[in-house]
Amino acid sequence: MRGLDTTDIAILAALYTQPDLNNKTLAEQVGLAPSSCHERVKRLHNEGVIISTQLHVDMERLGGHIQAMVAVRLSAHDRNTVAGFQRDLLVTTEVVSIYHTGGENDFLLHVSVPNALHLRDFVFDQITSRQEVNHVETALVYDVKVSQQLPVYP
Amino acid sequence: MRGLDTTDIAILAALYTQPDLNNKTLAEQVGLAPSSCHERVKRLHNEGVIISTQLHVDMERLGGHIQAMVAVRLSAHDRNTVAGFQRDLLVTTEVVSIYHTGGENDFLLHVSVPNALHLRDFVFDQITSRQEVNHVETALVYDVKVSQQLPVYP
DNA sequence: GTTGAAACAATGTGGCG
DNA sequence: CGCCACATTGTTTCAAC
Repeated sequence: MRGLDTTDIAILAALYTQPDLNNKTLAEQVGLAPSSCHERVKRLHNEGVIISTQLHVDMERLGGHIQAMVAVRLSAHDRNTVAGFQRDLLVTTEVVSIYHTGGENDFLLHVSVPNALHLRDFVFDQITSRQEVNHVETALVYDVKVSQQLPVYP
Repeated sequence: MRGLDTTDIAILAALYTQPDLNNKTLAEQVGLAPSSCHERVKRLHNEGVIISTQLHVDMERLGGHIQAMVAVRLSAHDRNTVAGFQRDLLVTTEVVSIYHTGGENDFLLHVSVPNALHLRDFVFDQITSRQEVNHVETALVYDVKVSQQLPVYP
């Protein structure tokens, strides 16, 4: 668990904005030889600073004509209940991502579904049917935008 | 705007789960020659089915010790007001992603900040100070999990 | 961290089903 | 017309410095 120097940050910032940058170009941008640069990138992966790279796809083209944010409140908040809910929902086809939150709701589920009926069935079959679920609220998602800048602090 | 065949779906599903898969291995998995496979992937990019690939980094290691979901309600909902808010907030360091939603709230902002004071200042300076903002609610985000399965429908 | 060479993968062209 | 095999180009990777 080493600290990150300015070169590491420069590499992360560049890759965050342009994840497909090849190693040679990246090395130029951060002022390193290709091999040194490559080693740093590998290290950032190994140390878990770069967790993964994710594909961003057009949900519409995959038949996901509706996206929604489903807010879920549980009635029990022990570790097993919370972890079990998260684990089970993460592997459903509909769920894109899960935010585990504090405050009024315990989870925000970003889902992609083909139509309104499917959304209703998903909420009934995968959420409200679970005994630990206390409250569910669903909001339509028009659009998701992802920042292209690394949220980094000194 | 062509339809996707089963091979396209197989490629997308494989890349969604393992985005770093090289073309040769991908071709094997979907039963195509490397060059044909490569052409398909290129086409999926060009047609906008694959929008981009994003880096997933450890916020903690970047000094983002607190993540939060900030729900924002506007007082005006004309296109310019909504687009302006989204555009301005997307380029702040703190914001990781923005969900434009229907229902009670207009936006959900996923933010990463170094500490609670910074979060408070961000909300004051970038959000409540804007005249079109009507209501703000902030919830702590403990954890974000992203699905490794493509949300695809026939 | 750098350099340079070997191994490898990505891309373009031409031929086959 | 889409798929495959080969050749070219370029990138990754590993040695020695």
